[in-house]
Amino acid sequence: MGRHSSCYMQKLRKGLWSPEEDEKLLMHVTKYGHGCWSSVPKQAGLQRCGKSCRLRWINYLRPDLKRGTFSPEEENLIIQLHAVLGNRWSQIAAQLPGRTDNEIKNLWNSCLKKKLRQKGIDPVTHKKIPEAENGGEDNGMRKRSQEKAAEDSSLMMKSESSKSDDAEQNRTSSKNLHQNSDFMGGFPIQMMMTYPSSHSNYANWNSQSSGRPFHMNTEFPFNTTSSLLTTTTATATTTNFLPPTDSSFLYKNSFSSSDSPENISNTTPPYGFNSSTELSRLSDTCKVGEYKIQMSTEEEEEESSKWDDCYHHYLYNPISLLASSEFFAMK
DNA sequence: AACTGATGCAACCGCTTTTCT
DNA sequence: TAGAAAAGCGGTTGCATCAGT
Repeated sequence: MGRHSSCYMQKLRKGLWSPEEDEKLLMHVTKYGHGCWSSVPKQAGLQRCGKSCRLRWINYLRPDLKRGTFSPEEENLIIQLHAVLGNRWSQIAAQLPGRTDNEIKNLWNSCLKKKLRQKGIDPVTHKKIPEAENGGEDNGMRKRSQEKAAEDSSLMMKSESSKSDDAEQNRTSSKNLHQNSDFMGGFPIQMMMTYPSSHSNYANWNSQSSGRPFHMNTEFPFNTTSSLLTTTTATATTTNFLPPTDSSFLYKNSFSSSDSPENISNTTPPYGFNSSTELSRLSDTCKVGEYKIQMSTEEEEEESSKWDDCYHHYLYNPISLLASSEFFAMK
């Protein structure tokens, strides 16, 4: 740690980039590629650290950047993705070609959070805020400080309660998840909340992301959730609810009919999967998807009611989902 | 016109993860 | 396999600009 304090150790420039610096970096990277970032500033004749150059390239100079304001479709997509992925900005950005994680993060913090609150939706949990807490319409700027205070206090309350109940969990999970208060946002159940009973919305959402479509199940980082499993056993003992005997409820509505296992397995490995373990999980997921598709109408109905129970249960107890025996069996 | 607070964006910081030797 | 270096990530900060008083 503390290894990259090169900027001030070497009296390197900080702060805003000048057009000259931009030009130097742009010329160098387009001509030679970036290679090892730490050597770029020297080769390009810049008084910056490699990290700063990398950031400047990624966030500003890259030729494939879109720039300009976000379209309503993009904003919607970000909201949907945030409900699933939480504050994993880089993963969200991967679904929006030409947009950077920094840009999306800024948009979220400055604009989308506010919009959601105005609609009575908690930007952290993506659940409806009860009227009493919501306080109706946003009355303008003066309300902002009150909102902020409320947000801060709710975060404080959250952290207070988690201190006692989840201290051990947090020690492990926050480390693995790279997450803080948005921890809940990382569960697939969030996606189910958004589209509890319809394929069509998911399909729309899917098609909105120009380029590569996002597959909820195949791209959800199971390694992340699995890392939690060892810490959730205690929570599991507090519930006597068990999910259906198959694990299909985990995947309901997550595959369109065209997402046959063949289709998926023949495509390029999705982003976020960089190991054979993850890919084998992907193929497991495909099998479950296949099972769902092949069910008869009666079976579907029965399954659907079972699933509804699960849905409501796990909606409010996502931790117990992870701790369920079926979830373990699936791994 | 001057002041003040809000806003948006770019960049930095500290940390984790991945890659290399 | 361990340690170092590089890359990547998310939270935070600083600052220019805007809007209201």
